[in-house]
Amino acid sequence: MTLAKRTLGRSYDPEPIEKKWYKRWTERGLFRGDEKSDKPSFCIVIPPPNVTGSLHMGHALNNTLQDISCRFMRMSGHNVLWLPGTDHAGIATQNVVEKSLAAKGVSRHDLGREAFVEKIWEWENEYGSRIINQLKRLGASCDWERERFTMDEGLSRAVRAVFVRLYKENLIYRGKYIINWCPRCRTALSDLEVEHNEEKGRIFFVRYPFSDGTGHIVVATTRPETILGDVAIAVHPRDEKNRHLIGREVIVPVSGRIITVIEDMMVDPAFGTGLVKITPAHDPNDFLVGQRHGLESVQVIDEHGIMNDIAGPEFEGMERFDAREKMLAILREVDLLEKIDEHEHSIGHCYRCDAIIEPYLSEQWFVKAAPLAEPGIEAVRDGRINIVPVQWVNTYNMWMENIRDWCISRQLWWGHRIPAWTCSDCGHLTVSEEDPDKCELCGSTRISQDEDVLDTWFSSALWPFSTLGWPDATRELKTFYPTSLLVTGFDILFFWVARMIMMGLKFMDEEPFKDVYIHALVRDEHGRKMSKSKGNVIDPLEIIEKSGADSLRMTLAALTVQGRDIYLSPGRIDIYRLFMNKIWNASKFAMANLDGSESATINDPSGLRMHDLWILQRLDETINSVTGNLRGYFYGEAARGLYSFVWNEMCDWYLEMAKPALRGDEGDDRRENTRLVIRHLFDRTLRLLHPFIPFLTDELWENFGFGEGSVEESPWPEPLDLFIEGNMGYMPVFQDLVRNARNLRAEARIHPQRIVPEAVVFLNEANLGLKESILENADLFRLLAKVGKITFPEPSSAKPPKSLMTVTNFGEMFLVVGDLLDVVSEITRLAGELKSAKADLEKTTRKLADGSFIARAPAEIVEKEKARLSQDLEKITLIERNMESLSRQ
RNA sequence: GGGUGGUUAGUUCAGCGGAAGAACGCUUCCCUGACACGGAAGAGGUCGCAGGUUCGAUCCCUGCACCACCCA
Repeated sequence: MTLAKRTLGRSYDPEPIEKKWYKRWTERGLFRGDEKSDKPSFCIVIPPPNVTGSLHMGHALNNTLQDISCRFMRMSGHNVLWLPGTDHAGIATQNVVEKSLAAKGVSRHDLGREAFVEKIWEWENEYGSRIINQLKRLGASCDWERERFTMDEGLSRAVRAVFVRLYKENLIYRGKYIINWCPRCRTALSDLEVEHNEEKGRIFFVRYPFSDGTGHIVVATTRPETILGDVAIAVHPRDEKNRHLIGREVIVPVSGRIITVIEDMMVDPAFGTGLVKITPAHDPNDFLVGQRHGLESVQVIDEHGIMNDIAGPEFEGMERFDAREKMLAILREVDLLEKIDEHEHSIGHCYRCDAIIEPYLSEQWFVKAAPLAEPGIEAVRDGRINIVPVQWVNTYNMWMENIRDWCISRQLWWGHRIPAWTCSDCGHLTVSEEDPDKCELCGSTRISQDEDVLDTWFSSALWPFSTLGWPDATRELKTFYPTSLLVTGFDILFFWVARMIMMGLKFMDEEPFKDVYIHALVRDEHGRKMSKSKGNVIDPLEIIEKSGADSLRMTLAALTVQGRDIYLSPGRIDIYRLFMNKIWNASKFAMANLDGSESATINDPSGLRMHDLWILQRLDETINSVTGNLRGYFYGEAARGLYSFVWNEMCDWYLEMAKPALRGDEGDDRRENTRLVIRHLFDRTLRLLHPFIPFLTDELWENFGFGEGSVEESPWPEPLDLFIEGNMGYMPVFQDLVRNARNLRAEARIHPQRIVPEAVVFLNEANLGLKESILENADLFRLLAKVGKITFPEPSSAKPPKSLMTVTNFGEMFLVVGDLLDVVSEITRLAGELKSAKADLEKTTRKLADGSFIARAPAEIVEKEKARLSQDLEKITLIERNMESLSRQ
């Protein structure tokens, strides 16, 4: 093997490296899922981003975690398929294209349906790949050859097959119901697509005169414009105050309609006056009341949110909120407005355009959800589907158990058109996978297809199997379904996850995925949702430009804690950018000291010193913990563990201690052995880091000459396990001694370069056995503590004069500093130590004086306290003795 | 109204039945031949409030307050 020494730049520069490696990965076909492989398969389907979208922090987190799992599983010997794609985002995409047309003064109606859909496809072809390219920038290891789009021919076929079967099984039905209507998007929405905000508003108390002229009742409403559609007044049957009104007739203000007071359990007697106006066409609760009582639905607001002719000539053509003011003005005029109160209530908004939702009575298609939900609840209950973290199970169950029918029709042009044809002769509805040319009942050719399209989520719900080729029985389905893992944010637990579970169980008879990992939302540093309007968005692409994709990935992984949101700020990303630089420089150092001939394994530990054994053991432990954490989806723990291992152990201690050997100070043998350890250490560490920071690790891997191609093609590391228990106890002692020596130096303001002539250590009784080991490593102690020599006099020997002194856990340490000693400040410092030692002693004494503590605490704890007591006492004695001798100097 | 999560160092967060941890920021010193995007040392916390369980609570239980989100 040739010398792998290449010149690495002074600091890590991500950009060229990332470009180079992504290209290489795809050229080598590393991301290809093999449907014919006999390795165990591991499959993730990506949560398909909207084609209109661009990469935001939520995507960055979501895909970083998926990528970590995929790369980890590849290295662990799995046949991995990470299946990417996008969804067609009906409303959003249609809105975007309509907007660009509007800029040219063209509406979709000018173009007509066919031409408009054609325009969207053009748009999609041009911009639809944007987010896909952004995912590549992040390093996502998706199998791009299998990229899917919900509007693909195959997926569209799946949609039709599902629709038709659900219809035939009466799990899809059509009917006239009140639904959530967005007057701006002019389409129905499902319950989930409405966002409720608490808003300050007004509540109006309106007088409804009795028809017999004997007075009036007062009804509270937040929507006076709907008075025009009132068909009844309701009271609670047990409302003592108002029940006597049941059966009486009142006159609806302005409209003059005469309506009856009815009783209904829905009414909250404590709200308003306990009297509720019933407007079945414009309120979902009222709609139910109307159904129960067989009331007429009087619709006064149209699909644009404009008052219609039934509202009367004074209102017709008026926008709904203008109509409200007009209504108030009239009520005042005729003295029927009793009062106006401030009122906080929740208002539904369209999740796409934020317009205020109008409950709207119209004919729509629905999925009967309860029968589908039942098996979904079961699958999670019996563990076929495992939701992580488990606390989300509650939320999932709550929603599934109270699930309501799903309105799936959308009054859009972009999407899967509902495969239902109405016969204009016999009125029969033909629902069919293939476009029919005649009515299946009467054979008439005068049939027309339903104008509506399906909710985008309807096609997303099929994603885990439609993308693998369903309804065909493909090799891919056989190999990869059920998929292994789904990674997503909790914000689409209902929208998507629950529905995939329902559809997967229904159509595949098997759960769509085994594990669901629900990750956090990425918020800004103050915990607010990132949004353009707040101006607190951190753009992942800008971060990638500035700090590199690896830095971003490492940050997101390290900040991930199960069940808690991520608060992100640019400063936090810097931490991990610096970490990349640290790895870069440590590797540069290692490379300069390897000659490329080192074998990749360590078989014989006999030439290793204690720090070699220590770091190898710590590496083993890190391998075990990272592996365990990744298996359990503890991404944050895994990332943070690697961070501290690399920085605080490998770099801060091990590399420093390896320097003399690498320089040749310890002889050729030691140089070779140390190179072996370094080789092993970097080899394994780069593998462990690879899933988190694939670009940097591959660049370094190549420069080290560790292997051809990518780290990803090498196996996931296994612990060496060649060390004996007991080896490791020594290193913490060594570190403690070094830290104590450094602390003494710093406190006494001794220049870091200055060598202190001698360190004198009196080990305490319990630790006398350490003497030999410390002496064996005296060279390293001298190097790190910057002392000339270290000695261990007999316990009875005199304490060295002109010394700084401290008491460690292992004994008494003196640094002989000679004339540098400032007696006064040393005494002051010792007095401080003494004070805190005495405080400790008091605490321990008090504890041991407590009879119930002795009696009830476990013996080992009591023993620990006793040991602490004697240590405290010894420390105090030693410090006092030293202070006394100092004062005599 | 129901539910979930949170409240720990100046900040952002880990942790957790036996004397509080990290990073950033701060203070002091050091450009030592991988890295000043660095190294060494240090200051800084009655672990939201009030009860309870326990020999012992930041950790478990109850209540409260505040913040965030979800569902009505």
